[in-house]
Amino acid sequence: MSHDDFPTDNPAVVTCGLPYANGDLHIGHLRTYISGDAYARAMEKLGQQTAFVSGSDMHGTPVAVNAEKEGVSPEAFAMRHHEKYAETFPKFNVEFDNYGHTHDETNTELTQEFVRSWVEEDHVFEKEIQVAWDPEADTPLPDRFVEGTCPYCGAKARGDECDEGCQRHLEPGEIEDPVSTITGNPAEYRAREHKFLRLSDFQEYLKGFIDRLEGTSNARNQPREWIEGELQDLCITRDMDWGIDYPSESDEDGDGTSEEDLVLYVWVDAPIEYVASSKQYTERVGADTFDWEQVWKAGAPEPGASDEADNEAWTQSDTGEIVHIIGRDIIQHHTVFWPSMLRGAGYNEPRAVMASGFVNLDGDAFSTSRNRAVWADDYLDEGFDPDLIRYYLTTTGGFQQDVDFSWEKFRERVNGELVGTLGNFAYRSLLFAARNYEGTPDADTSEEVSERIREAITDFEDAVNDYSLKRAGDAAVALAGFGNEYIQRNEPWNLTDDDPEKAEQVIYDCVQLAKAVAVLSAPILPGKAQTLWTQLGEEGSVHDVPLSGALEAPPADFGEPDELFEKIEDDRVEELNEKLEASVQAAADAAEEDADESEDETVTDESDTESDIDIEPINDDRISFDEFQDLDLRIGEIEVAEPIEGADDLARVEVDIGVETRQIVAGIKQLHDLDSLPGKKVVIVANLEKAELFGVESNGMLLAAGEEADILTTHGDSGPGTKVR
RNA sequence: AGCGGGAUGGGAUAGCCAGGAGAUUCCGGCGGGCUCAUAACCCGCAGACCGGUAGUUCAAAUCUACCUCCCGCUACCA
Repeated sequence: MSHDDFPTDNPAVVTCGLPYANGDLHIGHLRTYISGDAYARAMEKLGQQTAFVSGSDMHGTPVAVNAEKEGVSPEAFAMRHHEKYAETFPKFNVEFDNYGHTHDETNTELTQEFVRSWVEEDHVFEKEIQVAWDPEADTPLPDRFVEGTCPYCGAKARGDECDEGCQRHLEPGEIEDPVSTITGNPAEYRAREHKFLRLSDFQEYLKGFIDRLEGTSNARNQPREWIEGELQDLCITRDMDWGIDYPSESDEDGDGTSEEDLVLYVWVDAPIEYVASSKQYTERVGADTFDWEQVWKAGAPEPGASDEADNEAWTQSDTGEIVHIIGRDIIQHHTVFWPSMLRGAGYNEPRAVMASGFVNLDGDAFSTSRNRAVWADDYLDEGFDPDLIRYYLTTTGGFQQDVDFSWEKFRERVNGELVGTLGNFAYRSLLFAARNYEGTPDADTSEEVSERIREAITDFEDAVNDYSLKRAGDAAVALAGFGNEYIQRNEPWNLTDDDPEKAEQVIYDCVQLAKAVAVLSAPILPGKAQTLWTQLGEEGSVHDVPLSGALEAPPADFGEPDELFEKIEDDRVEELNEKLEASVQAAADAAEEDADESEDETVTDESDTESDIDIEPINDDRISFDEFQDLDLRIGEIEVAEPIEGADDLARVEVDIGVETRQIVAGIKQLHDLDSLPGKKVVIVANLEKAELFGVESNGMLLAAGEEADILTTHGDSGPGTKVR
């Protein structure tokens, strides 16, 4: 890659985060795809050779789980969603140069090549970990095949993620009280050999990488804490059938068991689809047109090369420009895991990561479970043009900011900017020109207008180089705004009789401006820009025209145009809001029924388990009396107990232990009424090494039992400081 | 608690990195003009002491320090 302004002489790849083949798309999802498409088109407008690629993410446990629920094969399940996505994107004018999926041959081969490279370079090691297992079905339970209690916040959680509680990513083996989602039975843990990618090998490299990275500031800053701290190694295999097989090494290590049964973790093969999809594009159009290897491989340091953080080597290589466009929920995957994966296999590194904010609905987060969402299909069914939502999502606020969507705001933007400013200017100009001159009058562009168009072009180029789609879109609309002002100021309708030459001049300028608006708005409004282009009597596609086309003479002949955009009426908004409310209500009613049912289930569950509560087996390893003596247990009295802000469970307590008052951090915040604790006697481990949790020093441990953190106390009159033995 | 991002007229936004006249743009409010155009467009007015306090400077929304409040992200059962 280079760090020169776009366009560079290198080919570029723009990618979108892979949609997961497991559900429908709503307009929140669409934000990154629309932005990716608009950005790729904008790069091409600058003259940058660009391939825009992505693909569906087919693997992983959610697909396997949901396929099983439906009684279909994971492949059929994922493929159905893949086809739906591939069909939906073009309806929003999102046109990938290649849209593949992770289960195809190209990605499978490439992924296994990556893994072999890591193994060759000794970045992979084996470790035995505890894996949840369904004893009845005799099958391992990776990720979402198991549900249980989050070890961090105590909420109900899935095996790979605490989805309802603290949102934390869970590594295999971490979840507590695991239950199989297949049979509903309690799961047990079994020891299994798994493969890990040693991320710590790339720590120094990543420090250099993150400083070179362009794009949005959140993508650069958020992973700093990981990269500059201690990197945990990434478990790259799972016990399941659905996925890409871990490449067998002809079983040299002779343990015979594991590798055959292991597939790669979905986050291994998913980003590699970026490469695979680029490769498929090359295979289709030929390396002369687009060379995926030049983008992804050429010029990158060899794997194992020692120039870890050598900026020179990276920034001066003439390879390709890789730009990833993602949601901000997967920043770490693209700024920690992914560059490590690339580096480990000797590939080029991304030049930029653009991490978008989320889309909210009337101020609150989208909720698919509550059906509080505007679905892609709903939007289309309402008959709205895709360019409207493209405009809204790309030009409302900065890319990394969250965007709030409401039908009311949507109406305001569409009516004010697209209908009032852009559409109206184009329409009035072309209509006037067609009626009076049957096209473009005989004149030349005035210096004022061509200067203004050049300014818009510069704004557009700067915007692309600053990774700002909003400013790129604004450049086009602002130019139309100028056009409105220009035509109003010159009043050509008053000139046709008195000063026909001047009138021709003004209208020529307006047609030129309309043409420039078509060129500049094409990335954001691909369909409407093309319509305008055709209205201008232009041949071919506006998307093949470079920015300089904005200054070229418009065709001499064209007829009366149609209106580009339609106003959205107030009562339409009311109607849409009512529909949205109704669907939320319907989902809420359905959920209530579900909740009633599941409540019943919960009750029976509890009565079932009451008799045989899960009790951890007694540890067989006996310790000596001396070892026990090492523990300094004391009675203490709680003086202060207050929550630690930002922590779900932690509380800061001060405990009087006779000789002194200790500050201890304890995970009891949600389980106790903290106000009632002062005065209570407790048992603490007084000689535990100090630790810092959430920045608060913890000097000892407060003993408590079980999930409910039942605090140990005394029943006699032993005072603070009394030793427990 | 740490780290990151914010706090700018009624609402929403830009400017801040590379300090410079009475601070941008859009929506909304008020008034006017015009009529080629989708009753739209154009012009004008009102409205912000640029979160607070101190400092650097001839000059600060912009730099520095401290503080307040919001949002996000973290090695959360010691």
